[in-house]
Amino acid sequence: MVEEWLARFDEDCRKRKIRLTAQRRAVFKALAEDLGHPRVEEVHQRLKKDWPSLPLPTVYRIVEDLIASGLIRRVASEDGPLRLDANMEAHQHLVCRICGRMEDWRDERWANVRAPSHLPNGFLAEEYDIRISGLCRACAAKKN
Amino acid sequence: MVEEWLARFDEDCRKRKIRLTAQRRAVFKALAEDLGHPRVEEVHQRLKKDWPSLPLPTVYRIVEDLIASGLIRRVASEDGPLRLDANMEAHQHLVCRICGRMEDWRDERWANVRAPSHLPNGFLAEEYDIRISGLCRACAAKKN
DNA sequence: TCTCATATGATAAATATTAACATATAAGAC
DNA sequence: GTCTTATATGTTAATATTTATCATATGAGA
Repeated sequence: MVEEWLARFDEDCRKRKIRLTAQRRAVFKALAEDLGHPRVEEVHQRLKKDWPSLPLPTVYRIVEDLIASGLIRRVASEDGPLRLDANMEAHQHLVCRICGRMEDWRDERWANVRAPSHLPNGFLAEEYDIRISGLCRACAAKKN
Repeated sequence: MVEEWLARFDEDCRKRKIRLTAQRRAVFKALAEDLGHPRVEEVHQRLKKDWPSLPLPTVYRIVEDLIASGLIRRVASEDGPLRLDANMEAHQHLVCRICGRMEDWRDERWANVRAPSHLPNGFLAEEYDIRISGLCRACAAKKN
């Protein structure tokens, strides 16, 4: 699946006139391989192995570029640093309130939920981000 | 309404053996008065007026204490610094993708949405945070 | 291969958050 | 009301996160 995503990445870059550099491809690949919504720092660590010289500020800049181009996105989180997601399809998130683990989940009933057409103050709805917080199996087990 | 919330704050502090200091009360009051999900820095600015000497690190510490005690909460956001909310009742959020403005909204149909009992990997759902992103009226007007 | 607009690497700076510790204060005991 | 003590604050420094600057390097079209 990562291969497929990378192929689409290359194609999107060409189509949108985004210069396709080895660094950008590496950052995207790291995100496609880790769908656990990593922080920039974690992406940088993962890249260290194959690319020891890639500096953190460059990763930040690339991340901003890819977000601006709509190739990856930020994920809303309650704690600290920015979290990233290469999965651009509509999906929901499960967030463990103990360990912070965050996993994707897609359920058709929720994917098709839509807000009423009348929102307060003329707000125009575009996207629906549904976050279900609770306990992952591991943390629930520890608690009992 | 702020008065009512402050009264409940005092009571909660007494009940939970949380030492009721003037600083903590001031921070809570600032949050109760500004339900726009301010950042710590904004809370600090708002307090400057009545309490010019209150240092930012103290505001951070108090915020952490109140979160730990369940008297206020963090709000998930995609961008930058931590955002806070003194509204502990179930509600949804409308987030403008241009100006970042974030407002509360409560709709019974959504408030009562519940996930299916079977979530992946034995995840145990507790809370449902629904974020609707789009355009606020002002930004939608500017765009057209 | 050449050219040039744009991306990177290196460095510094700005912003956000947490830690450490001496002093001050809330809350219960007397 | 005063005393006592555990805990919170203020001060300061440190760390973590993110952004800016600018000389050099490189992708992509000519």
